[in-house]
Amino acid sequence: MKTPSDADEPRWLTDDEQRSWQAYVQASMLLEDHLDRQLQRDAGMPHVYYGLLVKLSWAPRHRMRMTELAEAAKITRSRLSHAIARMEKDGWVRREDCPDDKRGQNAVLTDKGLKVLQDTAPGHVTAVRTAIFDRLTPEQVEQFGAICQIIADGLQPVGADLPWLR
Amino acid sequence: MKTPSDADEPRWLTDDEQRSWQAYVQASMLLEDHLDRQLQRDAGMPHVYYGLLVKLSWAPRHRMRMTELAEAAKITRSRLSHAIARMEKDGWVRREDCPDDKRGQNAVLTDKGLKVLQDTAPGHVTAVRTAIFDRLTPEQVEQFGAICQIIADGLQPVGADLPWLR
DNA sequence: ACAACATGCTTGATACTTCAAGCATTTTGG
DNA sequence: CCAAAATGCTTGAAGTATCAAGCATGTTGT
Repeated sequence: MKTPSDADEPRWLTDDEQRSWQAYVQASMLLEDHLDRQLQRDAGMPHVYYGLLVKLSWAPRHRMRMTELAEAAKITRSRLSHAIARMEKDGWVRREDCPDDKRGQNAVLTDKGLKVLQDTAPGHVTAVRTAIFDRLTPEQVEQFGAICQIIADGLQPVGADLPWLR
Repeated sequence: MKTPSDADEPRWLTDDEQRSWQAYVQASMLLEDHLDRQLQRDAGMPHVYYGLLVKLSWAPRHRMRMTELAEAAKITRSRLSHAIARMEKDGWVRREDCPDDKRGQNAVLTDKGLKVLQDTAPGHVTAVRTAIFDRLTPEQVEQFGAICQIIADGLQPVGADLPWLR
């Protein structure tokens, strides 16, 4: 028992913490909803899928190992499999056997996928900017990034690399 | 045209903004996943459902109009309908006709629902605290709340009250 | 070499969300 | 008073997420 009465009563949130937490929950709820709706309307895909295409477009030959991509996007392998399957149907992405590891698969961004991304990016950036960055001071942008980084770091896998998420 | 080339090229994110945005996306992804998993394991419900029970427990007679509740939780009425239907099966919540408006329904927190909430709250608070507030300075908690509030406010319905979300 | 375990990814069932209707009841405006 | 529009909530279908299993290939240790 590290501190007295640790298992019995938790340390509840202070009023400040409670307010911040509620504000966060509301903001993240509204934001995801907003972006999902915008992207669904303009690109026919949810926000997470858009993020996957972005990661692929950043990768060396527009391709990434499935696990790598899942890790980068902070989603489970299973979720990624389904997502890629869906986008493969649309022709935005293609699977490719990995040369060095017969178990491995690469997700490859197709020309069509790249085009969709290019056509969609402006609207998406504008949505993000309008919802967030046009409303914050440069200091707040900085603070926001630092805080989110701390939270993200705290939730990353503790050990060296995988098991990772599950 | 308020600024030159406004419709053609959007103002892309600066490097700072890009970093903050990526950090946010990762943090919110990991956080939702973390809390959903914790609550699903310990309480058999996703985070959003937990939030609904909390709102109900805060309400005057442990009851709220459906639309009110949806608005408070920042979800659509449709989503709420399904959620309440699910929790009604579990006996955590009960529907009740609204006396003054025959179209209206009240969602009412049952004793069983309250108990589930009480049993689950400590673990949830601990998870939130561990993931966020134990890692931030008081100043950062303050900043975090202010920033999230700004974002949330910017995404609220513009007009007086509803149409709200759709 | 081989058994045991680890890794990489997928699958199918179930749960949840979204979207577009839809029904019933107010409210509005002539 | 009535028709038209608005409000309150629900429904079913389709899309996406989660979970537990599963198959195939790689790696480890003896």
